[in-house]
Amino acid sequence: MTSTRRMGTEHSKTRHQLLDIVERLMLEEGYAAVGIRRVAREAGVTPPLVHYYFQTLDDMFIAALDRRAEQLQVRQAQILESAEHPLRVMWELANQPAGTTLTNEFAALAAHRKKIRSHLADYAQRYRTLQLSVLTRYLEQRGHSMYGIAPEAAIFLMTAICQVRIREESLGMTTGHAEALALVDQFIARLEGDDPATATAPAAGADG
Amino acid sequence: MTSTRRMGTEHSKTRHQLLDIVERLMLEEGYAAVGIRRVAREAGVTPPLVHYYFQTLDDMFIAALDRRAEQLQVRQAQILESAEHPLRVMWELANQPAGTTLTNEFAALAAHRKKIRSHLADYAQRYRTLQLSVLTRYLEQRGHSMYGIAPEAAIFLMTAICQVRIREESLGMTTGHAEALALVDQFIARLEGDDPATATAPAAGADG
DNA sequence: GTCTATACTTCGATAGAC
DNA sequence: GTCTATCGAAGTATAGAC
Repeated sequence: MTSTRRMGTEHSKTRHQLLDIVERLMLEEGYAAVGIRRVAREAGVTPPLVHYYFQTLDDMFIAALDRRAEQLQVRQAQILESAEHPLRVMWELANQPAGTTLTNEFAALAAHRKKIRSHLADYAQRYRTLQLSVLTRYLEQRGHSMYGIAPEAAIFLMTAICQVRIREESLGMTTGHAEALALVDQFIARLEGDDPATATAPAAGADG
Repeated sequence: MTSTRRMGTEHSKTRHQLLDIVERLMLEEGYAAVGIRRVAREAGVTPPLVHYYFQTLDDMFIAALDRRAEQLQVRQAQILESAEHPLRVMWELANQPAGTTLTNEFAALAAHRKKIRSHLADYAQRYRTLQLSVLTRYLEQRGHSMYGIAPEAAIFLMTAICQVRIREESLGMTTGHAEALALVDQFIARLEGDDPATATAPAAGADG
């Protein structure tokens, strides 16, 4: 089944433009609105040209996911590994609506496409492992524990709270949000010090 | 714009069968796999018959959401209002994979369709309000507080934890799950007593 | 790197007969 | 309550010329 079909390079400007459109459509109209023809139309090119870069529709989704994951990975690793207050920084990285919404859309897509699922799971797991190692090292260095809360649990909780909060907000629901966020804020302050500002990460649109 | 078009009754057997198929397809293949023609094929009827029950595709989704929400509402209200240990019962109701996955699929759909969004938000808000009133009354009766955690926060946290846990599990991720679940279990036990079994709700496939 | 042309499939929706 | 027939549009994907 070795196809002789040609394919565009990873660094093509057109390719990046197409992937930008994929991201935009996913955010604005959901993954179901993304198609070869639709992306071609938005880019002002013909459908076969899109196929020149991505053999199938799923390949296009995977390319979009991979590009995004690589961007985030570099940024997040830099930020986390140099952070003075890692818990605070993780919390701020997770609290970014735009990125979380896109991740959420990829998750909805991944739920029903095996290949996309394994890519997404891979990236998510890698990020969580990074978080865990940064936090564990931090705790060991300070001789801190987290009042009986395992580092794994803390990381999962922060992630879960942010994701659901952002999703509910887009539905117009806010009951319990302020109280839950305050709870986490207090916990972090108690552990890492009072001043959120000192730990603030550069406002890069990053999250897991 | 008054259409003279006829429409099937709410109690039709065929109608229910069609909605069952909608739910099944959403679970197995995602909302994008649901269509008039696809549902008709699976039911062994013709597309126009589906239109006889649901004028548009969105109407079909809304009908599926409404039917489900009404079923759950009755069940959940009964269970919660008669619960001896409401926190434990809410936790168990939220921890049901099948229902949560379907809810998640509706949420993904709702994110991009205004009318569906408002229906979903309505039901979710109503359930959260019910939870809050049950929990508040319980705490007042016992003169309990929750160690500085607001009832709103507790309810939101339980919901968020379950939803993300179930979603991540379907991706094959489990880091931090056991630790976070244990944390909640311990908290509930400390507040309501040690024995999960006594508060167990009937195993009805229910959740928010 | 980009295009024309084309083959094929699936879709939502309607009018109107039985 | 269910069907046939049909319109019009969108989708994925390929071969091959420029």
